[in-house]
Amino acid sequence: MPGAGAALAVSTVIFALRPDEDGRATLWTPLVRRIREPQQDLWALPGGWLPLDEELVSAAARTLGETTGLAPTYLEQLYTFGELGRSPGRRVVSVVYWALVQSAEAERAAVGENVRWFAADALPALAFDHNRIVDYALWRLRTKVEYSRIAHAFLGDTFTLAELREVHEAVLQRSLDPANFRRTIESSGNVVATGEVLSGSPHRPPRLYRYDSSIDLADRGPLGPESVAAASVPTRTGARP
Amino acid sequence: MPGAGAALAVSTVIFALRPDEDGRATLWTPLVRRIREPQQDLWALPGGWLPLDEELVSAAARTLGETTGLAPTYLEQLYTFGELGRSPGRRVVSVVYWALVQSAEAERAAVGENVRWFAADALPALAFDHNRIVDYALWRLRTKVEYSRIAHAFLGDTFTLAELREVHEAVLQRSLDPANFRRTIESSGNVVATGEVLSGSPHRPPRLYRYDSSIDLADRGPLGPESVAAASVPTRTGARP
DNA sequence: GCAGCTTACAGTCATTGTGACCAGAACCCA
DNA sequence: TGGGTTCTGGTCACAATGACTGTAAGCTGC
Repeated sequence: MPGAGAALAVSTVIFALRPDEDGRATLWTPLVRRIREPQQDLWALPGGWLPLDEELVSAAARTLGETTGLAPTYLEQLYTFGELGRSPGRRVVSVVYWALVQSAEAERAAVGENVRWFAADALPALAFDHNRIVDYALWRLRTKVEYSRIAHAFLGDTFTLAELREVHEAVLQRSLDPANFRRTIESSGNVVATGEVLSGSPHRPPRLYRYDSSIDLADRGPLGPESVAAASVPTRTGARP
Repeated sequence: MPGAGAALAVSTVIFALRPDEDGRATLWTPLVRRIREPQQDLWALPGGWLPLDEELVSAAARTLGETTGLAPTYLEQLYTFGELGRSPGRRVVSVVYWALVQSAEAERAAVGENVRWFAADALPALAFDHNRIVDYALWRLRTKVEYSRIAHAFLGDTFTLAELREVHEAVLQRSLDPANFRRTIESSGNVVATGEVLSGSPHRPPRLYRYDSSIDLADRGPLGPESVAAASVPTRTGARP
């Protein structure tokens, strides 16, 4: 039987793509201002205590929704932080998740006095060890985008290869050759052409693609896909067959 | 402030290489018999409740040492399991680590009525959700051995390339071409020849190698290397310059 | 002490994946 | 109608890798 246990919290690092001051898509993360001690007024990850009767993922999805109003398209456990000194006063163990939301969804998000978006690689000093946590989540995102299909989680139902490339470029912070990018994505089999094209651009209209939904976004092996349902995705209509 | 919290446990999946009935090296894991309810008499992962004043890794290292007598060369957090129904009666959240131990160390391990080694891919029905946990750890080991240097954690200070290849073959469950394996390992720069060879074999004596200890076994990104000191490694002496 | 066996190690060849680059296609706009 | 830009398909060179061949170096049996 356990003694007086450590307090169990669930937090989530949220990423979305938003244009920076130069108009280029970059990674942003929403943070919430702490409204009570300890660390009052510092910015922190959305989260909360784990209720006895709630699943870990559900608690992550719920708390991030309650504070930011966002519904993520991807949600995965990141790491559990439990160092002795990470919270002043009492022992807190935080199971941290990370989430990706679509840009359209990010625009709808509640922002205000106590919720604000920050550029993910230029954060202020956050509460507790949250800077370290965001850095780790960022590292995981950047390594994982190269060997999995999570980039799709930033996009809507259909998308152009230029949009998908823009996601990769924003995450990896380097430009990719359009022709080579097209070749690798098409040969990966993760993506299927819808047959439609996106008109309205001032140039040659690009084809619209859809990702093959029979494959999960990220292979978790024997654990299988995470069970919280993805947010509903608005449909974009193409122009011409 | 948290309500009556879930109980926090720490468990560890341990892997070592041991010969199977055909004499070939395969993956084994030590399990402990539960001596109290719930799930009394079922085999389970070594672990215990998290003390308020102990780090997560330390608790993992301590509990696995107390029950099995082993000192791992590699110890990393695997995943945190917290499903509502995973333990009958009360809500238990388990932070699970996985560990690799050397074969020599594994031989020294305490075995008895309540501790026994099992072939990792042919386990009996374990307590709680521990079968699923071992499966996931196995999957992580098998994917990680291909892009990191963790295979070295199964071996001693010096080793031949045939021994290192045997580790890879046992983990991946397929045979590897000796010449190609040599080429990739040598060009990776992870390993340096000691200049000594291992005599005593009935054939041409192989060179002994040592891994470049300036590189960590596995890249954890911003988190840096896990801080529990690796067990001391017995020295093997070569024969001829 | 030598033939023969087994493993260690070195090297070749073909295939594949990928970065760099080129060129035509398709649209909008002036 | 022509210029500009992006989309898209293609080539070329190089690196990584699997399959395979051949030689080196020890031991053992006769």
